[in-house]
Amino acid sequence: MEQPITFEKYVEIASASVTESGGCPVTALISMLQGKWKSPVLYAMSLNDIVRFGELKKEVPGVTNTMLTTTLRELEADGLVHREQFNEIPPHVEYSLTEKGKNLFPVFYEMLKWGLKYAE
Amino acid sequence: MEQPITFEKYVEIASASVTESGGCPVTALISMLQGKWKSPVLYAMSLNDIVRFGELKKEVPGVTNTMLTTTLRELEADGLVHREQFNEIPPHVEYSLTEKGKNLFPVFYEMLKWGLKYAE
DNA sequence: TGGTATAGTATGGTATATGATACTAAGTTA
DNA sequence: TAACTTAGTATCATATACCATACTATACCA
Repeated sequence: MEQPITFEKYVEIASASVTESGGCPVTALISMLQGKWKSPVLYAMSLNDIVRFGELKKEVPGVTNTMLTTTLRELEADGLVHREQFNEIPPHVEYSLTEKGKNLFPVFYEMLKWGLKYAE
Repeated sequence: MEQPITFEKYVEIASASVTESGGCPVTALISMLQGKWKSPVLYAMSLNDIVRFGELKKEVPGVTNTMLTTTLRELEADGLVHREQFNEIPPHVEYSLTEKGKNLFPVFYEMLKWGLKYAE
């Protein structure tokens, strides 16, 4: 049975991981989520296994071509998203979450629980 | 006994919470963590119960007066940090994490686990 | 001939984030 | 008298993030 971790224990583990690896893994993840459209795009992608550019543009309200492209490129560079290009006419592209990306969902789930608890 | 939540179940709960409240709680939390110094400052604050401005400036390498002030003000506005001012000479200020702020640690712990798993 | 479809890129602008440096008050200590 | 202390603020400069709009290629379909 899994015991809930204490605050003190977390700080202990976190401190150790920082001093060992040099960079903080938590900060690294948070920096992957920086940007206005990261969260909406990841959310839209979690709703479908495979998504195409045009579909994402519809499902993420307000995003421009430029920002959607930038966001997807960054997510791809961080290994959270996979991009597959089909050179037909008209050409199209299929986006999907990688395992690394899908495994963020326990993080998001903790965020969701926290958010529901402290929503005003 | 707590069962680990599945990806599909998470998406179901997340979708429901978005449509009910209008805004996504996960996005709201992520936006509280936007900014270069949020994570380092929160980390430094988690190491001590009470921290003073000058102490934070030492423990967060590279931060300027301006950015530290801005970051602390935003964290305070989001209810994650408490600020208490003492009007002595010289005046000083004590910063601490609120309950809301301390309860982020399960989120950070999930981030830490993910980060350690996918660190390159 | 002209419209449709796809996944963007190019360009130029505004807005926000971040940074560097100097400066403040007012009592205490050297 | 001058330096020290604290927690910032003020000012200006730079850098990054974000936005709006127009444009591309190429085959297919009407």
